[in-house]
Amino acid sequence: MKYNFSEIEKKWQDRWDAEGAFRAADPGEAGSEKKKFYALVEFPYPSGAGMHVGHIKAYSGLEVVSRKRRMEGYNVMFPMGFDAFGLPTENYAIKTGMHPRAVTDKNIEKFTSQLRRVGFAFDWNRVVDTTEEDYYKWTQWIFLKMFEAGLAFRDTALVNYCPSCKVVLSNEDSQGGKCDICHSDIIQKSKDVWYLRITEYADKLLFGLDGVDYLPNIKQQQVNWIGRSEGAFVNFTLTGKEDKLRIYTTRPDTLFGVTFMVMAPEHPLIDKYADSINNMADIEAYRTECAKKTEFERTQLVKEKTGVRIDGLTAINPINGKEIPIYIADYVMMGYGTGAIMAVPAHDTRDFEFARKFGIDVIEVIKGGDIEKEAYTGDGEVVNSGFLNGYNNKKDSIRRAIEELQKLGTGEGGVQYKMKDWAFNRQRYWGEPIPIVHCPHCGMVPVPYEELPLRLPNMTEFAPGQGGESPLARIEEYVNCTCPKCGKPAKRETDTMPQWAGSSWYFLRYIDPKNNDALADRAKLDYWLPVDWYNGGMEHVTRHMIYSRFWHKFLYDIGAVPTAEPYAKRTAQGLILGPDGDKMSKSKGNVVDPNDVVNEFGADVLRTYILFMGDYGSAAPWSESSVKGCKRFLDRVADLYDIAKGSGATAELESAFHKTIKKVSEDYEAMKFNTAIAALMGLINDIFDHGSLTRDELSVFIKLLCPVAPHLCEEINEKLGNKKLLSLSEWPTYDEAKTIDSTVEIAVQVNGKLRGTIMLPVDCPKDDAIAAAMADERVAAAIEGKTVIKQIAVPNKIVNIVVK
RNA sequence: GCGCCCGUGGCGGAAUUGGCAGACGCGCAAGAUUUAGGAUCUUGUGUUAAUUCGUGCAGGUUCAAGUCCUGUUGGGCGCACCA
Repeated sequence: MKYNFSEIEKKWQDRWDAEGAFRAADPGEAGSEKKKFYALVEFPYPSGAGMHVGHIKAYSGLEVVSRKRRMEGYNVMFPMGFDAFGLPTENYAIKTGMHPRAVTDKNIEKFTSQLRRVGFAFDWNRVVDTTEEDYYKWTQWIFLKMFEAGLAFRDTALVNYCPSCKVVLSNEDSQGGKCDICHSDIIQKSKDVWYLRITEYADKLLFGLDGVDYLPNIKQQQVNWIGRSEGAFVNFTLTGKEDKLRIYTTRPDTLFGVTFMVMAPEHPLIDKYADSINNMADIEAYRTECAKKTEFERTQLVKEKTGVRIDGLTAINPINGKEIPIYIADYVMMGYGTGAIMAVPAHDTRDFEFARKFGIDVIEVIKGGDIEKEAYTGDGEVVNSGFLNGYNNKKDSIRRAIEELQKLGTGEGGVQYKMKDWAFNRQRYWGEPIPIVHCPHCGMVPVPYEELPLRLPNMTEFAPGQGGESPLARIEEYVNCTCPKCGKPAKRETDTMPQWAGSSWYFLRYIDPKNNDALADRAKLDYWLPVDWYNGGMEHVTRHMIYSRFWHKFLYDIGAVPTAEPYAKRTAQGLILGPDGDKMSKSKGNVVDPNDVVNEFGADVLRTYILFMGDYGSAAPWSESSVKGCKRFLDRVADLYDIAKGSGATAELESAFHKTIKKVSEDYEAMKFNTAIAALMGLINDIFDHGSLTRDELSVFIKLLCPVAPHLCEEINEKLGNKKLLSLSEWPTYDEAKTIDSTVEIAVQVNGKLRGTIMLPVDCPKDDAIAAAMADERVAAAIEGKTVIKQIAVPNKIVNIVVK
């Protein structure tokens, strides 16, 4: 058969479209009685550059699984959409003068046509676009629900700020402590920021992982990101002051080893007691120095400890009444714990370095190391610690210490997380407007639900304002409004939501994309949730995955969705590297454009190669010549049609078919696409060796290959005289008995070295196998003149004869 | 620094519970076909004089180790002064 890919690919894409082949049936519709399968892939950001081969790989995995499941009789939903708010589009718009709306529409159109050309079996009736009013209406709705629940709030925080440009900069725009635009020094400035209180959900996000089927490394990364630690809060009296200095520690059992305290430079108690501090000038100088450092410098460039002793403030150790000095140092962060620590130099590396530099006492309280040389952080017997002396086990001594603190009323057990609250506003145009009104009388007032969506006003200049404020702040008719509560003049919030907002719930909207009354109909949510299988990149395992799990859990708590977890299963694909083995990038010039491959070899070849190139979860370099190998394979598949006349299969080929059906069925489910395709290549080699196959056998072959190379397989199917789409036909089944050969080749080893192979009937008794092995010529030669000590026979696998 | 993962031919990569290492593909070689090139087809292809040696390196467990254990080295990813 002639394989004219460009002709047949277009033809079948149109047919699938015309027949609505991949439309998912909603509850109540015909087809919904089948078992549902909701397969989700991460929707793309529609950049102007168009699709990347990485996109194809990301979608191909579940494309194959969902096509197979459909053929197995599932009601499959495999949707696609666009995560279209964001900076690149806005920057492009600023540069070209086009409106971001127009840029987005253009890019979505481009992506859509590229995705269609690859032949993905998406349900195109369910497309969502996060920038459409009907969509972001519900993003805003969720925000307001969070606001009502106290989970969205405003607070002041330190941000990177360029005093010369008067703009707030992201960490990326302020690397090295210099402004990316004018190269002047960046300072840390307090600014009002919107937060979502994700920390409130830390435990739910952590413990929810027990009930989901994510790849182990994905779970591990989420666990690390949440960063739960157990310890204690301890209140140290400030000598002669009313306030207590509250600290967090994971080792309250080392309290007797505390020789100083450290506060973060920004700690509020410093200002409160400025009058009592004798060296306030030194402290201010140190603070200014710290404020210059970006978050990057402060955390990444670990170097010598710095700090200043606070002259005039001391603390009292509640456990032994000792008076100890207090320092400020930037190795203590305001953003973690309480912004102050008790320092135990004998058993903490950082405290040890600091104590060495400032000549502070080091008191050993846990035996096991040499505290003259370095901090000992291991376990051991507690010493020099009063009532804690003699404990040998961290768990017990910590428990005892917490009990004692509670008795004294000066501390208690507590939990801390590395995860921080989610800074949720951006001073940009191309994002969802935050639906809040600032009223001088009523404070922050939510825009009433019935007024959603709060639309992005039309404008032509999108560059951020000079003072670091959103471009929306320049539109007076947008900013000036009336308070929904008291009706008096008020001002609208002008910040927008970050990129991560729209993608935090898109999988819910696919379920009911056109609903005007709810984010999705409840009966449909009940039917489709949870997402059965979600695949995407490792880079989204922490941010996007955690954010969306958070939103979903919140929606669950307010009764808006039926499941506590959004995704039942999560996998990740590996990167496609450039032919040189480096990450693909424009600057290296090693980017492969999927369109070129489709033009030259066809979409089926592109799909086959991407799935065949290596383990789906691992990174693998692109190879032009291997692409040609896949082309050769599909050419041979087309040739199968010409020899599909054979009458009756040989037993040999029949068994090969049954084995392949089994292997391919299992491998697709396990995302082992490379070995599934290898098995089909092996089978086609067997078929050509045999010289012919039956039409039924060809039919089985193309069904197995259909999820990978659907256009070619549909074409062959039609040539075979079938009117029904192959994509909607039944998945082949196999007979387990026929996958087992009647005879097997058994390896025979002598002292663990291979000495020959023998053919034996399947499940041959051990004694017979050993006898047959002993009778083998080469084996006999190898054991000649030696004593047989042991004979091991593993049925259908191996015989090993141990001799001396 | 901490956590996780990975080192297999010239290359990409296969190898259930430990059980014939190198499936499948690329590349390469020889032959066929072709005016030539390209394409296609056939055969061969870890290494060795060998029944040898072979899964980063060094040990160990085992009748048997790519697979399990210990150490080490090289690479990747994540987190990172987290108290």
